[in-house]
Amino acid sequence: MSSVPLLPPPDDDPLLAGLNPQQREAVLYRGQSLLIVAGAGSGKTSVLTRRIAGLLKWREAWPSQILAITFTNKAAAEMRERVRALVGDESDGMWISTFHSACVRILRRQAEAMGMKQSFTIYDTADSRALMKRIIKELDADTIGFTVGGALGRISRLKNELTDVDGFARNANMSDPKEAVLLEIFRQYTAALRRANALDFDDIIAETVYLFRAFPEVAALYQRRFRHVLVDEYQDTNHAQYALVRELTRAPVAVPGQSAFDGASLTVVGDSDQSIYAFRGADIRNIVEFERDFPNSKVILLEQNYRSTQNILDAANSVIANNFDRKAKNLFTVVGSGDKIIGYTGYSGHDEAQFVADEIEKLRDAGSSYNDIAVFVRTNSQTRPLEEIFIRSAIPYRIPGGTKFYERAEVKDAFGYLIQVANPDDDLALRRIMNVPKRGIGPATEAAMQAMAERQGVPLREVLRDAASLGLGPKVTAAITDLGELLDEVAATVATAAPHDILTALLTRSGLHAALKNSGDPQDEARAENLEELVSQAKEFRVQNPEGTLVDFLTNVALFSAADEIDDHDGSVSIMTLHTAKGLEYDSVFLTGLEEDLLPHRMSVNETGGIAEERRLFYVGITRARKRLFVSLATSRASFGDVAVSMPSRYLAEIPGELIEWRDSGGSGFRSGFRGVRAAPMRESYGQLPPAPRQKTEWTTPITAKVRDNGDLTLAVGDRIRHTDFGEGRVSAVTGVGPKTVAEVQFETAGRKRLLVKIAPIEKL
DNA sequence: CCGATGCCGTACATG
DNA sequence: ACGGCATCGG
Repeated sequence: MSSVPLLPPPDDDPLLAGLNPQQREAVLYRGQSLLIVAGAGSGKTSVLTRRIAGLLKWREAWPSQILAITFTNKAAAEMRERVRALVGDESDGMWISTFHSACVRILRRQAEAMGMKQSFTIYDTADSRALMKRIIKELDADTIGFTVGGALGRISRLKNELTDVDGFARNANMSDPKEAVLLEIFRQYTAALRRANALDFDDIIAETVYLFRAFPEVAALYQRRFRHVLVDEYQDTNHAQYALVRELTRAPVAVPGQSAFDGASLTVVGDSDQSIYAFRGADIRNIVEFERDFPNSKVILLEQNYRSTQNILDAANSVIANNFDRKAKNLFTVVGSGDKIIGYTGYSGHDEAQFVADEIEKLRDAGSSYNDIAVFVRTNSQTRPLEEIFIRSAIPYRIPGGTKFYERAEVKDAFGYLIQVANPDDDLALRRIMNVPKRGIGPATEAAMQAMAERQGVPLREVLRDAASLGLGPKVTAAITDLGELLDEVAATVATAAPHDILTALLTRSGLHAALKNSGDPQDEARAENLEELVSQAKEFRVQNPEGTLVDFLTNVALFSAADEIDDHDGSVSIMTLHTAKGLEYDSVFLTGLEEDLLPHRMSVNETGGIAEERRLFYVGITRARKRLFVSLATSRASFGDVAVSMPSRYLAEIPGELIEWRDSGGSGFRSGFRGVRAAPMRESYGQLPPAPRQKTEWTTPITAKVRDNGDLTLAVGDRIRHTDFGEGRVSAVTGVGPKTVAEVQFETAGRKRLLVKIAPIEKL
């Protein structure tokens, strides 16, 4: 493939329409390696899609020669659609996916070469933890200070650095007993995964690199195939991902009699100011040293911002300027200064949440859609007060990544069955379901089975087929045999049956669904519904992927991420962590919990580079906003059951004061510190003080934790009510039906509020 | 083997 | 505050 376009695109080619000179160059540049430094909101997705579309449209590449790596599955799907919109069916056959999805695809194809079966299981964090727990217990490693999380963290870092067990054995300091034990833990963990025909998340990348290095002819298949490799969010790649990119873009080994291939062209897009994944091994040097790593590379800087107002950009610029070891970059826009940033200091997380809810309602009244509003938090625990207030205020919301649907016990149980059908070597999955639903196989029985499996060197599943040899009672023997038969019979259908049919068969025949359905416990009823929901999801998967096998379904679920859950059109406000927010944008953004110990997080302040990394997180949050930015904090916050005083985040003081309009005490957020608790006047709309004077403790958590139920309370326009926080008011409108009935109430002191009648802490007067 | 009780760690971010 | 899980009694 020539490095010059075969047919130079005409200047008026619609693919180039509306691009600024730098963007245009980023679309058209042809060479071995290109770094696009894309500031926040600089139109990089547009550039990336047009670059790919150009390669196709101008006949420089076939779709199958393109590999584009995005940060999320959702971003991949969107990029695919956008390229398709530009060039149509010509785009079929491209690989656009995340690192993990691309690697799993390669590994399943090449499973034999790497000594695994095609049906390998992908362990999620909980699976890895369960396995590690057994190993640490077995080795008594907890007595010398090993924890499950600690050991997994060490191993994860080793894998991200492409250090395998042998490599670690060579380099570890064996005179240190802890290192020696860690080696043994690493060895056993690796062996257990192998035996189970399973990989953890880190293995997915590392094993692909090992595969390519061990089998140059396998690597060459992909090196010849992919002529253009593009990587988005390059600042958040770790060493293993970097090595993978190097392998993919290396010139393939020459094959006698065949023409030689150059290495593929590489385009990376990123912004070191948005690097926020150091904790999982992301190495900012990958992007900072790109020019050194890839000689003769071209660097194009995109600084014009098409997303935010100048006020928002000014705030972002002045915050990030405090990170000293960065290349100067200044975002600018031509849209004008826009609204000021709104600041609010609340008394508690609930007070802060009430501010957010009230502002959201104002935005809504002014014509905003809930979809265009997002609330960002640093930690997942911050979502709780927001949820409580949103429910009470009848604000529809979603928490991408917060549902944890796939982490529910009953859902994991269902997956235990599915995995055992797909991958009988996976002992962990079998142990999970051995006695679920209860079938009389207790720990003692399980230990006997485990011992037999180990004696014979077979997977636990084999023992199910020969239960009689265990010499146990007739009842338990029959239970074991039945389970084995169930799994074997369903497994026999796996080649032809759709995932949802396999799932239904397992749920029905195991009695798992019926056990929950018939238990009489309302919580079990909800669990049964979750299983039904899972069946629906499996059906939906089959609709989206008519050829999708059970293994495909399991892969899909394993690699499903928080950001993939975001639905831009479902009419709800999104509450998410700052990490999940990366790459997204909203008209209105609420940055909450801007407090010391939260942002920067207390765990980060002692880490090298921690303060700078947290500042980037703040920067990412600010730059998500298009038109309106709200920053808020609370002077006290509940954690672990009690309440702690909190101080404003140091980063707030890095925003020029004139850009922020504080809605509370009138001072800056920085000065309003915890002195402000007493100094601030109790504003009618946000202060939680009800009409009568109250004790100090009562303004911290005015919300009843348990959900109220007003039953069939009905309200009509004109009714007078009393609310525990807002006082007395008059109903001005009623909308919605049944449990979703919403009353709009004009309170005497607290202003107008929308309340979900069923659960609001109100009484009719 | 199963359910009840009480204690302990949890919660920094994620594929 | 809450759930997971270890320990105990039935």
